[in-house]
Formats: sequence, structure tokens, C-alpha cells
Amino acid sequence: MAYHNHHSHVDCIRLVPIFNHLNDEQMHLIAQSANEVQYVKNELLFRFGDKDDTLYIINNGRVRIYSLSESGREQTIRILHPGDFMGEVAVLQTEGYHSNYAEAISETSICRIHKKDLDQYLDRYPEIMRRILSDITKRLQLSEKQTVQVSIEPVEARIIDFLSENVEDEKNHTYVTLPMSKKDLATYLGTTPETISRKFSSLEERGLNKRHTQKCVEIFDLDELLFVSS
Amino acid sequence: MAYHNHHSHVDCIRLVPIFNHLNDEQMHLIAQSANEVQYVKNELLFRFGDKDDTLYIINNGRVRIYSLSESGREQTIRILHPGDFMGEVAVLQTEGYHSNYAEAISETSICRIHKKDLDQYLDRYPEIMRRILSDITKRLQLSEKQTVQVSIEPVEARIIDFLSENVEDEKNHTYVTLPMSKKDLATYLGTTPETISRKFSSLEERGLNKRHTQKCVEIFDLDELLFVSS
DNA sequence: CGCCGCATTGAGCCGGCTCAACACTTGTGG
DNA sequence: CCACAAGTGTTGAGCCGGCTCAATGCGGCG
Repeated sequence: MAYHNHHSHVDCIRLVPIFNHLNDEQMHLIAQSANEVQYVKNELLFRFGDKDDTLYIINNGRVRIYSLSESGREQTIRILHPGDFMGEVAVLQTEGYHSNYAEAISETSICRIHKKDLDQYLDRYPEIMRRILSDITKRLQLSEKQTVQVSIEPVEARIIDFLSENVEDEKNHTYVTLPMSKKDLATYLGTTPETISRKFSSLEERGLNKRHTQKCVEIFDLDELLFVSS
Repeated sequence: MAYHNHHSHVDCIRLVPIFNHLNDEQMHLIAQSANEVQYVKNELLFRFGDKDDTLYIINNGRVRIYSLSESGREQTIRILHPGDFMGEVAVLQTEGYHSNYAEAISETSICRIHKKDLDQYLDRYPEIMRRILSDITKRLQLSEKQTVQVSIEPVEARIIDFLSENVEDEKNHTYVTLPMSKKDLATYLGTTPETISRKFSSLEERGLNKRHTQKCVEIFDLDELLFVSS
């Protein structure tokens, strides 16, 4: 929590799907009550069990939400990008405690809005609640999907599924830019870095893809890949 | 979908936490637009991919939500009891497709409300949306917890955790009534019936609990059990 | 009473984890 | 600009938890 920036936060508000349907005046109003906070890489935004009643909106950078097991192993729940929000405990319970850890995985700036302010906006602009509901419902679907995958699909299928959901096309090459370190990807997919590494090698041997840099993987034949995984 | 019951559905509405804050008149209004449907045991309410735009409210009985992997294995997502609702796709997207299967695991009666009707109520009574949001947020937390468990806790710890969350106390005996068949419990915990069976035997050998009937397990020492699992 | 479906127990196997050594990449200071 | 250190990724060997498949036990229902 390096410093508070007191100039306009409207940029931050404008960025966010849950607010960007409002007009300028309304956004200014909300921006008034938001305060901006900066985090450096690897800094924790909050920990499991922390009491909190604010909504966090990512302005810049990336945040990783993860959970810790008894035995100390991590499970990455999701990665937040600019425009995403978190801290929905704030909007639901009067006494909210975080159930996960949140860590900045790059230089990150966020906006915080306190529950008492947010509640006013929710009353005044019902569309905001609709959008929050819509977002959380999507996340629920994703979370349920992740449960199923981690539970019953073999690691290779999980990796392929992950790749297929992150493909980008560019000048007739399909490739994937990994949105996190291989270590975090491992904890996201419920496996270990070693296993990820081995599976990538195996796919490469089978001529299905090719590693370029640490963060970039080229896919030769997506359909073939999807076929193999089933 | 055996038959439609056209007498009052207010009972059904009154039962549900998302509506029961309304007054009688308001509940009657909503009940008008609900229609009741009965299902027999093992009947499917909907399948993955079905298009649908209704909210389902459990009036009586129990419903199991589950998902199917490529390889045909099941993952039980959750069990719904009277007063629970599902089909939140309806409240969020204009074109909603189910992402899971739903099956009645006992004689079950439910109320259905169409999206177009629900939308009206959401506009008129914002508290309803608040409650739906609150419910879905809780489910999201549970789902994330389930992901973590299935992913990194060993089976025994998952079982113990499940037991500890379902304990009931009665005349200085702590016991657990399993809310579903052992087969479904297995798919809920991301394991197999055989493994569950073995683990129960193992716990029993260690004098930590005792099976009475198929559905009822007595716990001798919950604290010890929790200690063992960590 | 006898059947049928579910639960239990056993034997064997295999995917993926652990631990450990080595390679590569990135950042730091001389 | 290079040398080195620290962190991250890769590869190998070995093990083990839990799954699979199959046989047997058991309780509920006709």
C-alpha cells in the first residue's frame, strides 16, 4: 500500500463493466468515494481471514487470488485483469472476512470503494447490482467447471483445455500467451510445475505445438489437440 | 414432468429465502406466475446444453446438480433442498443454456418462474436481487472451496471435512446423516465408492467413528478426527 | 425365500507427485 | 559488458495414493 493518489479516479471507474453504463456525472460521484492504492509485485492485498468491507477494482496490473491448504500447498483460483473486481464479501455480508489470499503479480493499481458507499449506489442504480450479479454468476460457472476438471480430467486434458481457451490468432499462426508464470499455472490447474513441463515436452514431441519463449507457445493444430484430449 | 398443479403456490414462495421478506399480497402476485411441476426419483429436470429461461425453486424433495466429463465420469456439484433455487442462467443471460445436469434424487416438486416475470419482480423489489446475489456469492465461495479440496487435500481429509460440516448433536452423541447415496457422495468428493468405503473402514479401525446404518455414521471424537486430518 | 442392487474387500496398476540434479533466464553489481 | 547469484524451468528416478476390475457379502423388496 504505497501511497494514495487523490487526483481523479474516473478513469478507473470508466474502465469497469459494472459501472461504465453510467453517465459522466454519475461516474464522477462514484469516483469521489473511491481511493486508489498502488502495490508492487508480490505484495499481498489481503490474506485469508482478514476482515474487510471494500470492493476492489483493478485499474492496472494483475492480481492473483489463491487459497492455501492445510499442508501449505497453493491453489490459484483466478487471475484478475484491469476492469475486474473482487471483494464481493463486501457487498453481501455486514461482517465480511476474506476466504482467500490476493497477491499482486505485477505492479498494480486498484481502486477501493467502501461497502457503505457502494450500498448507496446499489440502491440508486439497480443496474449496477444486475451487472455484479451477472459477473458473479459467470464466475460461479467457471469455478464449477474448474472443480470438474481438476477432479476428473487428467492433467493433459486440463492443459489442453486451458490452452484452447487462451488462443490468439495472428497472421495464420495460432499461439498462446501464458497469463501467468508456469508455477502459478501449475497451481491453477491443480498440478505441479514438473508435470506441466513434462506434458508440454510430450505434446511437442508429438508435433502438436512448439515453445517459443517462456510465455509464448505456438499451436500447430488446435483441432488435433482438442481431439487428442478427448 | 408429471402434472401441473394449479392451486395456490404461495407455500412454495413463502418457503424461499429470496422471496420470504415480501408481504402476503406480493407473494401472491409472484405465486400467480409460478407453476408447479412434479418429478419422480431419478427423473432429469434438465440436461447440459438445454436452453432454458426459468428459475427453479425446490418446494419438496431433493435435486442433485452434476456435470459429466468427456470420459463419462460424474462430478456432483451440489444437492438442493427445499427452499433452494437454481437456474440462475435465467436471471443473467437473455439466451441461457444449462451448463450442468439436474436430477431429482427423490420425489420432488418444484416451482418455475419465467425470466420475463422474474425480471419484473427484480425491478419492483430490489431486495430480491440482493438476496439472489447474496446466495450466489455464498455458493461461489463453496465452489471455490470444493475446488481447493478436490485439488490438493487427500481423500481422507475431504471425507473428514465433509463429515464435520454435516454433524448433528443429539443426546450427547454426535452423528452424521449422509444427505445422499454413497455413490453420489463419491462423485461429490471427487473419488470412488470403493475408496470412500475403505476410508470409512480405516477410520472405524482407528476407533474414530462407527457406521450404524447406510445413512448414519456416529462420530466418537470430532476433535480427534479433525486433528487427524491435518 | 430368493433375487437384485449396492456396499465391501482384495489385488494390481498407473498417473502424477516428490526429491534431486542440472539448465536456463533474469537481474545485479562490479 | 561481463560474472555471478538467485529464481524458474526441465529432466530423471522412484514411489505411492487412489483408481480399476473383479469377487464376495449383505440388506431390502417382491
